[in-house]
Amino acid sequence: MDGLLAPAPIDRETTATLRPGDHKAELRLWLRMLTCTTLIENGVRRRLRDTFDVTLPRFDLMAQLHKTPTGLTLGELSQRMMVSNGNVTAIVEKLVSQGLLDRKPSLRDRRAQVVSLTAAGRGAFSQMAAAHENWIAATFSGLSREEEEQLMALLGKAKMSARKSLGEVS
Amino acid sequence: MDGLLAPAPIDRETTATLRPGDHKAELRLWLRMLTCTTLIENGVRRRLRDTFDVTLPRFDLMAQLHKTPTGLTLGELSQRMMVSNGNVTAIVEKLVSQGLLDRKPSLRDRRAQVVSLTAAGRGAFSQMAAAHENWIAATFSGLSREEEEQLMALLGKAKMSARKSLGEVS
DNA sequence: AGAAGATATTTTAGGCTTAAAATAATTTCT
DNA sequence: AGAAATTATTTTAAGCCTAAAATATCTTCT
Repeated sequence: MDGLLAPAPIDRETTATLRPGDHKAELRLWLRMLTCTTLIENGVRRRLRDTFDVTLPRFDLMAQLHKTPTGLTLGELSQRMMVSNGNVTAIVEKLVSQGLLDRKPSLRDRRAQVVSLTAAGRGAFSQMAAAHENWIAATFSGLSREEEEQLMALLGKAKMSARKSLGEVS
Repeated sequence: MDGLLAPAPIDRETTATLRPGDHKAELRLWLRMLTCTTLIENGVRRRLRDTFDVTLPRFDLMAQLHKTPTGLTLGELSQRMMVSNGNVTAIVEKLVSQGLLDRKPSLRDRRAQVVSLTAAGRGAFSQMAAAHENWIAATFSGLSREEEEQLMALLGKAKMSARKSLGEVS
């Protein structure tokens, strides 16, 4: 009886998109997430530099190749690293010149190049990855296993929510 | 009786720092946090550019000044933005030349300069901040109020943990 | 086959970022 | 006061990053 006359239910998404207003809580959440990430990222960056004289982007790129030993094209790399194509070109160039990466034309597509770690690259990455893993473990040592799992799940939700919200725009 | 002979209890922190080993869970957590942040950050960057033709660093700097209307020195700005001093110099330079910022020597310290928003800067920032707040609200619309609070709390813990872990090194 | 559209990469111009060195002013110590 | 150490900022060199345009190749459609 009152179901017919009541205003349509408004979910959080509709509220957020259509009702500009007070969203300070979300703003604070975003700023905290950004601060937290930047803090950790700057720490990793500094330690990679001090310990291995390598930059974070180069380490990240090598990590992607380590996850896929059969190699990746530049386009796949730029997608997985969430950076532009031209950016990847330059970083690969640098790592190839250092003998850490192997770059060869794709067999199936003459436009594409496949990049993979050289033996030297695998060796260097192994060292860095082990140290990196321990730094990260120390970074999160203030959280219990259960809290880590909760954080993981909530970030997963946030990621999906953000993807949905962005997809509707781009 | 067995308290005396049992090995000393080892907490998570000690484990992480002293017992290099398997910390894949923490690594996955960090990668997810980084992905999530980068995803949102790239979205904000693109929309600031498309809608207001402004970069994220400039928006961030103006946001800091908006929070402190009495003005900030370049050093305070660099600390709050977690970027280097030289970086702030260049961004301030740009915003001053656009008439959005006012820069004047500090009265108490002739080495320092105090920066604040001009009337034009305040006007421009208000517009951007309102849109930004709504984008962020939409970004997190997939989370309930309770989930947002949990995420906020867990990120707070992670931040403290990371700060502690980093402080011990630097 | 040939044209039109899509895709992979590179190039270019501009901006952000850092670390380290240099400069100028302040504070501290004697 | 004067020297030494510290602090605020700028400069410099190198690297990361993007968007947009250019090039080369592939795919699709007729």
